[in-house]
Amino acid sequence: MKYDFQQIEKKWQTFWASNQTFKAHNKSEKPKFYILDMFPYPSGAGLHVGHPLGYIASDIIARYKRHQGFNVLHPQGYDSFGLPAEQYAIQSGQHPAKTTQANIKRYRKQLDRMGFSFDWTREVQTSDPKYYRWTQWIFLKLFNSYYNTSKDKAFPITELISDFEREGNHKVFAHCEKDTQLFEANEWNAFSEVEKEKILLKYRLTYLSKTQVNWCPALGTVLANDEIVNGVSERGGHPVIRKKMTQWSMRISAFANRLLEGLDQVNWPDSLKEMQRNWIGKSIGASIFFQIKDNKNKIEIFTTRPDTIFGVTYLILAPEHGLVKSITTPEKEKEVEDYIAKVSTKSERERQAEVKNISGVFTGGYAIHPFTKVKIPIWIGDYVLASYGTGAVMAVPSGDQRDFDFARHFKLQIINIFDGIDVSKKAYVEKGNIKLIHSSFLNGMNYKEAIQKIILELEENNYGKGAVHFKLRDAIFSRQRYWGEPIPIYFKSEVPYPISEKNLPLELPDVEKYLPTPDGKPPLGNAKNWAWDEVNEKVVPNNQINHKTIFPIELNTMPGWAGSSWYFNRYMDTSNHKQFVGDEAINYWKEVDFYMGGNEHATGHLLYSRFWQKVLFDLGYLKVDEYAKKLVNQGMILGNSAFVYRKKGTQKFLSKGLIKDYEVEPIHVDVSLVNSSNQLDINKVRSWQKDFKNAKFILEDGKYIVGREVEKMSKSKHNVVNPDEICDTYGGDTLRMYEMFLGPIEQDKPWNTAGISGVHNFLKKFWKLFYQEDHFLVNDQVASAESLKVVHQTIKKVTEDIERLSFNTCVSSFMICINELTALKCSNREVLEPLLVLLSPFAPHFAEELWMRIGNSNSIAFEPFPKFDPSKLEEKVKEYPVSFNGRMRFTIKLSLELTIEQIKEEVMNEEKTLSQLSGSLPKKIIVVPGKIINIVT
RNA sequence: GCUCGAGUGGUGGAAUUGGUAGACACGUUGGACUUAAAAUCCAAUGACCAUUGAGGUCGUGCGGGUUCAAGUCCCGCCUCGAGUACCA
Repeated sequence: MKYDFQQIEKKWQTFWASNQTFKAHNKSEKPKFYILDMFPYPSGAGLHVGHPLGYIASDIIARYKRHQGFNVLHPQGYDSFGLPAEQYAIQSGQHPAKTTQANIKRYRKQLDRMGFSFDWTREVQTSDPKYYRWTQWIFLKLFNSYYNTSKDKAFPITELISDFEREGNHKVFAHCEKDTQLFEANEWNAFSEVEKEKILLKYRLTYLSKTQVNWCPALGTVLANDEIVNGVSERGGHPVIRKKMTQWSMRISAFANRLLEGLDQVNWPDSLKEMQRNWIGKSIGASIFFQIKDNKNKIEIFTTRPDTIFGVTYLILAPEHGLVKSITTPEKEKEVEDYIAKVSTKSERERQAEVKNISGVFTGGYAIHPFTKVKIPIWIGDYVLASYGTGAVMAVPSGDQRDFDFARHFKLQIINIFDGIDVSKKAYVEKGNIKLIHSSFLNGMNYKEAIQKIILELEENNYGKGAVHFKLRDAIFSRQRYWGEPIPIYFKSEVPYPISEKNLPLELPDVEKYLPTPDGKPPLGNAKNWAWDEVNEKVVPNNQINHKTIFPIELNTMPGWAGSSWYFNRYMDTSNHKQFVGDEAINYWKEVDFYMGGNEHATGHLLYSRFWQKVLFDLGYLKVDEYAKKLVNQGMILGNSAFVYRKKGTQKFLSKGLIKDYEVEPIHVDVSLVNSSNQLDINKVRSWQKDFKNAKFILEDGKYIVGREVEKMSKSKHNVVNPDEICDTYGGDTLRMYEMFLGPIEQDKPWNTAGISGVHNFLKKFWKLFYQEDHFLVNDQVASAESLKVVHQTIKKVTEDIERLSFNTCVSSFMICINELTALKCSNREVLEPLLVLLSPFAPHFAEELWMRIGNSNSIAFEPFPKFDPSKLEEKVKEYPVSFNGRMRFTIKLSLELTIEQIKEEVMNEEKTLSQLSGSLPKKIIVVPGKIINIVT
């Protein structure tokens, strides 16, 4: 009987599917365990071996927890809205829904081959109207909420409206835009509906506003900050420019502090928490008001170093600052306008490239220093960002390097305020224990003392106050794309109104063209049926739009992160058509116990989803405000790219050893054309791509050796390895175990098939304990103490290692175990049965098959996990190494049952030997029970 | 620049709380079986010195330190990776 993995794996995959073995129930006597993977985006390229890494690890945990008696929820689905499907639609005209379904089908087929224990009855697809109905519903909840800053909680906007009606907005504690006007209750009540709605938009948690956005002309859409890397778009690497546009945003900034503090409650990797902390970017300092000379306005600045206020020699505003116009003197007007025009056309990338170029312009205006009353010039400079703090800075050239450089460049005054520090060459930016000088009442104080004192003085004199600022900015929520969730909003008098909950989902309309319209409207501008009939509450053709009852619907769609910001809650109750998640389900499952996924989502999905969770928690729909108790980042599996080297300007390709004397360009070749010793199969290359058909290959030692480089796995780099190939040759169980064996789960590692035979051999060896040829070996005889020891050692090690997520050492332990049992020729049921259960999370098909063959009729999946029995393990006598004077070593045999005193005595009995070895007697003996004994003379 | 990681044989990696560094696997070499190959099994495999039998020295990026004992802890560097960047 051979180990026929093909037949075995197919058989059990069918069995699990038809029996719904892994269906999770929302009611159970067992304790619950919710283990979640980050669901994939179903791309046209299919899965590569990197995708399943995290899924395998989480599946091992899921299966392990089932063995331990937990009611396990382990769902899977698809994040199926997104740009590639839309771009494919633009090229081919095929509806994205169609290509997406084809991709999903393929993904499912690939996933099934690896024996995952997903509960597929709970599958979600974010592009399914049954799902995005609730994404839209959550959007409306955000639209209809505001952030109450005194209670630090989101509330329905109706409460804010009643506050306004009662007392205006003077006393209201609500997170809103900076330049919101003040009004009394009677004024509010007198406002028109349009005026009211415009004011409310400044408070809603999702709002429409005209803001500076990151516009990517190549993609034809705006992007959020986390979608831009090094000034270019994350997808495609296209340039991004700043542009003022009317856009939907999410008021995540209101939650900055809670998002920061929540990190202390969750068991997430420190590096990931640190990334989120940096992204949120809390700074503690003060805001200070500077009176403008000959102007009734004040400039508010934010600084983390209010202690340096006596070093201020000028103020500097962002070019976009609201007061620029009123400060600029007539003589300077032209210069300032030119400067602003120049700055605003720069792309993000150009701006970054010009960091070292100091630029700015004097407005001609002055401000008054609050303490010295000296007049200080007001400048404009693009090193001040409008989007951070107040968009205005007090410049302290002696204490800040950028201010110093700027002052030097424009020959502005520099006041040294640090005792004994030379600031003629560079600013003093450290926060050392240096005393302040030229600083009036702060003279003689150090940094800490001065900050306390100055904030007191600022508040006492009403010049300013202690303040906290965050880097985290509101997230742009609209995208000018087709393949996303429609935003359930229509426009009446240019004011947005929600389409009520009961009319959801607002289904994505069909369009003929997926590109933006010629007049620059998003693709939904091509839809013919995209108007809202307010009376009949339904979508009607655009040509019926009138000014009374039928209005245009929002043309933008939601960004990719909308659907993924709450899917973990939907899995709890996918069949619920009345709520996004039912009370019973949420009370039972509450939160994710274990979340496995890549850390590339640190400042995107993992931040947005925490934000939505907090909103829905505040509004009373959820039980916890952090949805993932524990999170683990699996590392990325990288590709091992192969290169051939073309001699410049020729069709000659040089083997790697020959390239150093020539000018060559490396060209990717497919990794499947290369063997394990980096030798290229030249015949295959010739038929692989026509560029190589007539190429000349210059060999070394009769071979063509390729160059190798580790890179991200991608189709364009020809370094993708398809898991199907591995499943064909070795089987899904081998793939699972090999991916775990590659190294620590959290580490990045290049894919290398070289070691896979070791793992496959392990399964074959294991099989041989059951079958020798066709002879069934398993017997009911009593197992030897030795073999029981091996088993219990393995049980102990594997259990501990699963708990600490060290799956690679689990696989090693299995290998040691089977090697030893093979040597012992042990085929006792007593030994093999617990081992199968132990192995079942790792190689589930294999374990199920042999479980059945030794006479069990039930699935192994719910068998209790074997318990470690220490009595099977203990040896009576163990050898201990003894080091002597830190140099010589010998071993002594000691019984484990001895006390420390008895061990010491035993060692002293060795005195004779010791003195023979060293010529002196030991003075001190260090004994660590169960470990090592050390003697010092 | 700032923040966070990581550096161990030819390779991937073990060493969980400071306690015999290199488990396990790949690769390599030799052997058994075979007409041969594959498959399978056995043995050797950190470096250097020595070898009849042993044995010895060095060794976890570099330089110091703490300790009877350091891959592990402390101080100072070097290199690589990730994130972030006019954030006031």
